[in-house]
Amino acid sequence: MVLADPTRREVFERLRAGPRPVNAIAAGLPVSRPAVSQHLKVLKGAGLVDERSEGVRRIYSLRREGLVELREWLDSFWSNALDAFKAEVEKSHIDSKRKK
Amino acid sequence: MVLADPTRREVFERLRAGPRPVNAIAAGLPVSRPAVSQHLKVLKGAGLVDERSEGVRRIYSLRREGLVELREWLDSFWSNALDAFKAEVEKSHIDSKRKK
DNA sequence: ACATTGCGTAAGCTATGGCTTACCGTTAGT
DNA sequence: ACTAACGGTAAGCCATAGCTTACGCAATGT
Repeated sequence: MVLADPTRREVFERLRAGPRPVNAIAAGLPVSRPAVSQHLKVLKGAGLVDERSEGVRRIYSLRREGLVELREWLDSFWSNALDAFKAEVEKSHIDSKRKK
Repeated sequence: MVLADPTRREVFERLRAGPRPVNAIAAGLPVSRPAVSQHLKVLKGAGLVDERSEGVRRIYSLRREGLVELREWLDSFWSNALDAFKAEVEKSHIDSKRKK
């Protein structure tokens, strides 16, 4: 999972405030600037982030399709889990009725 | 993140089909039975799973509150990300208007 | 009593992931 | 041209995560 690492999540979330150059993203983080670059590379590889050049800086921003895919993944994952649990609940409900 | 590891997710998802002893969960998985025990321990530590004894076997099942918490975490995480992106879209929308 | 089945746990291996430092190319300012 | 800012990438370090094997203990069957 791309968003498993807390630092990477933080990087990701910092982009929510809008497109930003690497410097700005790294500012205040407890890790070095290269570390941030590496996280950005991973995020980009996962399609969650876009990158464009603006003079000497690279501006990173959230990527719409990436978010959509992530959303779908989360949704399907969750609805699966939920369905199963509902079925589970109903079953134990029936069981408890049966016991009476 | 507890659900970062694929094997652990698989273990978790196998419980969607209902409560199961460790043996049944581990059956067919590409890892050893102790490995599964270890994953279950983590899941239990995260409150996602319950465990009860039934004779010599330990029956694991999904834990309602754990699922709720997970759901809330996912929701807040996502709505944050989404809000930010919406703001982003509106902003660039305004920008594009301005350019005309 | 004894063997067997189910499972948790300890110990140890290994791969990997995230970090740092060091370096390089590129853009921009003077 | 010189220098400085920005940031990507390589190399190497280290902690951790996940795995396996080995073992032990409780419950069950014979």
